[in-house]
Amino acid sequence: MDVRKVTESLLLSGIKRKLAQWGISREISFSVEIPRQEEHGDYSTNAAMQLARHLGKKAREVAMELVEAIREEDEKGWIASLNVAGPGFINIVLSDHAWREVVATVLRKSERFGSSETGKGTRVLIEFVSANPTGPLHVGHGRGAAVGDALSRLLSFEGYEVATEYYVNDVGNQMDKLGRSLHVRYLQECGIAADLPDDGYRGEYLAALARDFRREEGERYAGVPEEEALPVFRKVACDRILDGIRMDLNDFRVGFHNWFREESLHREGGVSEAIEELEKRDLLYRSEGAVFFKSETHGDEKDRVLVRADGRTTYFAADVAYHRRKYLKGYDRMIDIWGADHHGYAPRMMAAMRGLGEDENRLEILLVQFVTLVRDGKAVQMSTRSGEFTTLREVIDEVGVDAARFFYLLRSFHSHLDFDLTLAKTQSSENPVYYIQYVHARICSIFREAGSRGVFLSDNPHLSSLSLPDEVKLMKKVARFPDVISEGARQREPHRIPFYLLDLSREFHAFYQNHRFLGEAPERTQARLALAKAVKTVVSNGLSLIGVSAPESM
RNA sequence: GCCCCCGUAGCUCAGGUGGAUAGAGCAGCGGUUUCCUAAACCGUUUGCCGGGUGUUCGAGUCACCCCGGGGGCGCCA
Repeated sequence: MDVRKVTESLLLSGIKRKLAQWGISREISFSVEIPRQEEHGDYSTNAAMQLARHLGKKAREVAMELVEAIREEDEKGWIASLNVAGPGFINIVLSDHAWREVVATVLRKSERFGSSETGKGTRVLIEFVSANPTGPLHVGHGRGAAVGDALSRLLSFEGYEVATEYYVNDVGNQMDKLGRSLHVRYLQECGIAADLPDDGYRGEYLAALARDFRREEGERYAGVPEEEALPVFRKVACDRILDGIRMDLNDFRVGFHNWFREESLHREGGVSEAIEELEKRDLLYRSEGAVFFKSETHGDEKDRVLVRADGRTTYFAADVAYHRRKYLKGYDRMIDIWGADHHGYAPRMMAAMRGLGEDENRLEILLVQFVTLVRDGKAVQMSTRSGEFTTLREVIDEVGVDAARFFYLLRSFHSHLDFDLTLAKTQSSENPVYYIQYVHARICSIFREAGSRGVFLSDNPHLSSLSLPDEVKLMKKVARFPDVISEGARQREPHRIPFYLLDLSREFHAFYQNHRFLGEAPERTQARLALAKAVKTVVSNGLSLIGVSAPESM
């Protein structure tokens, strides 16, 4: 039972009947929304205003007539009052028992409450993080991980068949540089003078990796010529760094169905197939020894190289092949989550997909904006030159996984994020994540206390005593959860969840302050416990969608 | 120069497919505990929604222009 849907269908059937009377066959679009002002009712529709222009009547008159028709549809007394306001809005107030049914629904659906199954039958592939295995994940990757993982959970919850994938760029220039850098570090460990190339990876993590490698393998690679040793160092560096990334993500509660290796794409001929396919469609040409893709004709600002003059393919060529493969796998939707610095890349990818004859609208590229760490009100400086970024690992160690995930999702990913380490670390109510978790812990505590008093919530509690304004307010807040979920999923905006949870938590804490759950008359106690259970369920469901734990005590 | 994101209270940010009198947290000030967890609650101050033009019954929301901040414009990834 979804309050909004029931209300909408009631309005719709009333309006349809009226339209039939007026002999209007065309569809009209109207909105049903929750007004900002409480006095404007629980829901409000602009249907009369939308209709007025077609009828040549005054909106308020149309509204009056619609109200009559809707009243006649409402046989069960779902609606408490309907009235016309302002320029022609129809304001709807639902009766209390409508809200009580929400509580009953939450108890019945439990961990499934909130899902509208809007994604049923849709297969979606979400690719995120996909950081190059040249160093540990930093705070920016953390945001992509938090957003991608939450979106995956959200879409799964909404009934989508979700697969998640991490694309590993384990081929190319940067892998050579990485191998060379590790080799130099290794030689240094062996006491042999060697200098990192100017464009080498300078991070401490590689020196540490070299130490490990020397401990395990001794100095048997010290005398091997560089070109011979390189493949070994390249592989060791890549594999170990990737293991580290996997562990970081695992500890961050982020897992992938598939780790897709770029290398496999080359090995299995995917890259040359993609190039041939474009060739067949006459979308390639040669210039100065290189092979160009005519992306400009497909909306890109200029043509792009697929094969360099020296015969090696570009990263772009592999990425085209990779995305072509996604289409071949038959996903209905493909979502890429990229850092904002890659935005210029989106048009050429779209161009390539269109060039291959695919529907580029099935590919969505979400650009996640940058993260600035803030400590004690000041930005934490990060040095690109030394290769020393603040890592995701450091952030997790400092503030914990729950706070880290929560803070990453506390902003729309379209916006730049100031990540306040000081606040995230604070173990008090000032910290929004604990504020929400405390609701869960508090309710668990109520049930523990109830149990010790021999009071238990019955399977089918009477809810009719839930009628105080504060009770109704809380029920209304609970009722919004399915809306937040379906809109969040539709718009790909997981940040709506933490915002909603904060809202619900405020409502609950205020209620807790002013009312008691235990020690009331038996029927009232049962009803209050049912309400508490409903809030607990929604908090728990919401937190699980963003990968944050719901503690039983704090 | 071109492209993407952002510009809303002192600070950090929310503001469903355009709706009626624009919100929260933090910061500031002042209160609340014989109680199911005070990791809580209540009160109080705050706005040219960057600026302009347009679209319309109605614009923080849509279109265009300008200003400001961040990012991107490689045969790097």
